[in-house]
Amino acid sequence: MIETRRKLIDGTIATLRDKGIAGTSARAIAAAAEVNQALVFYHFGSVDALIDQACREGAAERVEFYRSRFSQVSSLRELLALGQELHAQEREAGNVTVLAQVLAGAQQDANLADAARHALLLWVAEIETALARLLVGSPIAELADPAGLARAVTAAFIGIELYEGVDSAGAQNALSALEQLTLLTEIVEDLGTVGRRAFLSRIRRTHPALRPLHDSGSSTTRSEIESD
Amino acid sequence: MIETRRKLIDGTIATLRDKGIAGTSARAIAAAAEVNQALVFYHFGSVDALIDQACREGAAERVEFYRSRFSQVSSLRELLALGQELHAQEREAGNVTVLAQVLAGAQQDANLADAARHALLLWVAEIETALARLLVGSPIAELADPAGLARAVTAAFIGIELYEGVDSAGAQNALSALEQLTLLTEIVEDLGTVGRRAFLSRIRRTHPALRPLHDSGSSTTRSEIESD
DNA sequence: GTCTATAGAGGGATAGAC
DNA sequence: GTCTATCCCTCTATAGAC
Repeated sequence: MIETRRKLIDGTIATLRDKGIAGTSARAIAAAAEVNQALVFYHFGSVDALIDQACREGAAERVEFYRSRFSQVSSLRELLALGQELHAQEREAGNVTVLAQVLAGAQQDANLADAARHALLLWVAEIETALARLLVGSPIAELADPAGLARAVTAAFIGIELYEGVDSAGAQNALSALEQLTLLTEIVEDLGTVGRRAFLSRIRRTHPALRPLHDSGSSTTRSEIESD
Repeated sequence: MIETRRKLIDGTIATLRDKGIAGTSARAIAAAAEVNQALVFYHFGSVDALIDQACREGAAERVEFYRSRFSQVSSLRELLALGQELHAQEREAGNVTVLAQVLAGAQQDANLADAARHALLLWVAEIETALARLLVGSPIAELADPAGLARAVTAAFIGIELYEGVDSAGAQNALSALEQLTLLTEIVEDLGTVGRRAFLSRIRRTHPALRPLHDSGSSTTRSEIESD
């Protein structure tokens, strides 16, 4: 029954959130899902395969949920605000925590690593698309690589999520600092014609190796993600 | 014997690195340390207590090792370069991975959370001290809070470390992006008198709420760390 | 301090009844 | 598809010999 499958996926997410990767056993999942423990193996074959699937489906669902929000963002500040809202909401639901736990388990498990990379790429692709759009025409575009920036932002959010679990005040400080960095980029963008020209010439003079970055080939395409 | 204690701490770090938090059992640790499994409980009482101790001592040792390097850094670019070197070296030794694994386990365990927070604060304090020194006199000091920035950087490094385990090329992109952000701050610092004045007035005009931040009380003191 | 042996709980996975 | 029962393994922790 498709209903049982759904319960097991949801139960896995709840278990990863509440007990961590080390406490996510077939018995614990079955208890959270309120189904028989043997059904884990009937439907998914193994606990690892279930965790893998829960990670993928959980991320896909949440990214889908936020997709239109990402597409409506019209400034870096708004993007950060969306990130903070997402951080707060998903923390309660536990979806980012789940990703962090799977990522921790994935360091020693090639199958989980596939799932974690795939789930992360879903988030990266949204952020990268938004960044690429927002940076068009900005002097920062001379310097910033949307692909790398999107990955750094995603990794930083995972790190802050983990940090929040042990020091929530410190994590708030970290988020404020990211906000300040966003202000820095806004100020650069608002420099006006004279300042902007000085900024650009400064880049060219001090960092001649930097060229417009649209040829790196590292941008994240949809086909790259949908390979399962 | 003090030698056995040492072996167990080292064995715990090696096990966390190679098998993750989910695979770090008394038996696995004892095998890595090449001592009898019962000695885990004789010397530390429980597996959790040993992980706790290994996390604290491992971080303290590595921070101590890098302390003079941090104190010699004289620019944000050098600080980032030190961070990249540290990332590469500690990845092999596994000390950052260990921190990430303990952090994952700490989400559901208050004792481990204490240890993880303590270990993270050791790194945060070094980075914060360096940042506070480097930002003196910089126009960025009007905007940047060294305490929050140090926490963001530390969390980002943990996140990138986990990301590297599932997508090393992507993690390199993320590190490059951080490098680009550093260049952005350098350029702002190099704006010259006219540009700098424009920058400062821009901050005051667009963000009047921002005052010099040295009164926030959130800076990390040594006494705050040495409370065990 | 270190060892062996073991108790007792919980884990993954399967067989077979329904 | 779902359930019970079970096998066999690994786990934490301790008792007791040395």
